[in-house]
Amino acid sequence: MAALSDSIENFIKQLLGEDTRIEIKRNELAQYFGCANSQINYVLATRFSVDRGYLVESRRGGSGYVRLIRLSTPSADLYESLMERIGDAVDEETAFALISRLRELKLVTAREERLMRSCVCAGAAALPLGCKDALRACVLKSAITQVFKELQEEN
Amino acid sequence: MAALSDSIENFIKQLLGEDTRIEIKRNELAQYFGCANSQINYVLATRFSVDRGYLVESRRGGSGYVRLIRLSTPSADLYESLMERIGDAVDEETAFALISRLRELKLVTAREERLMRSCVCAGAAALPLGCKDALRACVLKSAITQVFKELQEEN
DNA sequence: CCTGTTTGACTATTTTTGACTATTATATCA
DNA sequence: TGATATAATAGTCAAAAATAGTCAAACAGG
Repeated sequence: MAALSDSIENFIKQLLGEDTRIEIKRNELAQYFGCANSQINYVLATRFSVDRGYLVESRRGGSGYVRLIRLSTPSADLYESLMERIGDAVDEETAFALISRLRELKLVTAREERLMRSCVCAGAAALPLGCKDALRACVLKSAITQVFKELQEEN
Repeated sequence: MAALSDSIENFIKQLLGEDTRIEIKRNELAQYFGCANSQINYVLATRFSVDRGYLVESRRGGSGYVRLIRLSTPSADLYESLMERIGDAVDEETAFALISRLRELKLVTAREERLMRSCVCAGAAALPLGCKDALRACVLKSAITQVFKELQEEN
């Protein structure tokens, strides 16, 4: 056992501690563990995926970083269920309903709700019928993901 | 762990404060940050572009300077100019710059800014290369339109 | 022999630097 | 005074450095 991946996973969780977010340097971490850099990507992909309750952001280039955000369990569950509901395609009515739900839960302001609506239907309008729902799904998922990221930041 | 560029950007914004213009000496600033002079040009180009709502003027030679002016356009014109700038297609970098400008003008909150960003790049991600920019344009226009609608309603 | 791990070569992105160029005010000289 | 040199600025552009991502092949434990 004691797969390298497990050590790295634990190490990262140690770093996280009680915090809901941290930033790491992929290369430093790889060097620390004396492994390939891409090993870190593997760990992120397999142990810190969305369905495990984590979000990962990164930036390349000088002073680049990898940022990990842990969703608290209640949000993680809600987030999961929203993502599942949306899937690969979602019609406008459903999309709006889901957005309303976020509003009811006070996860977004009224203004943000309207902003989300306008984004979600705009993209679709531009497309041929077949893709509309797929596109809406992408935009909506992204918006919701953003909302959840914010949620963690507040604490 | 902010990149040098980020520090310089912040430093300049601090200097600006509530004012709409300041003058700096490129070389002094570079020296202050212990970096190449051209680093300053990089920051100006990437963080203080017209799309982000800034004008940069300068003069070389003895007693030369770099002058930064923060634009604060009246809303009516602004809406038009944004729509025109976006046109039928817009790349991600420009889209982000424009959104950032809305933020500078305090037309959107930081949270709304991030929400808009996420919507604008999400839709595009799903599409074949050719359409990305066109789609981004639709979503961005819609979001901006929404922001301006809100603005009107407020009065 | 599978399946999940690990590695490495290659790619992509962003920042930082440096050498060289351009412009302008001021000092100097004829 | 007018012309010219000098010093003090700023600009450009491409290379180098500093990150991170991808993907497929090799590997290892059950």
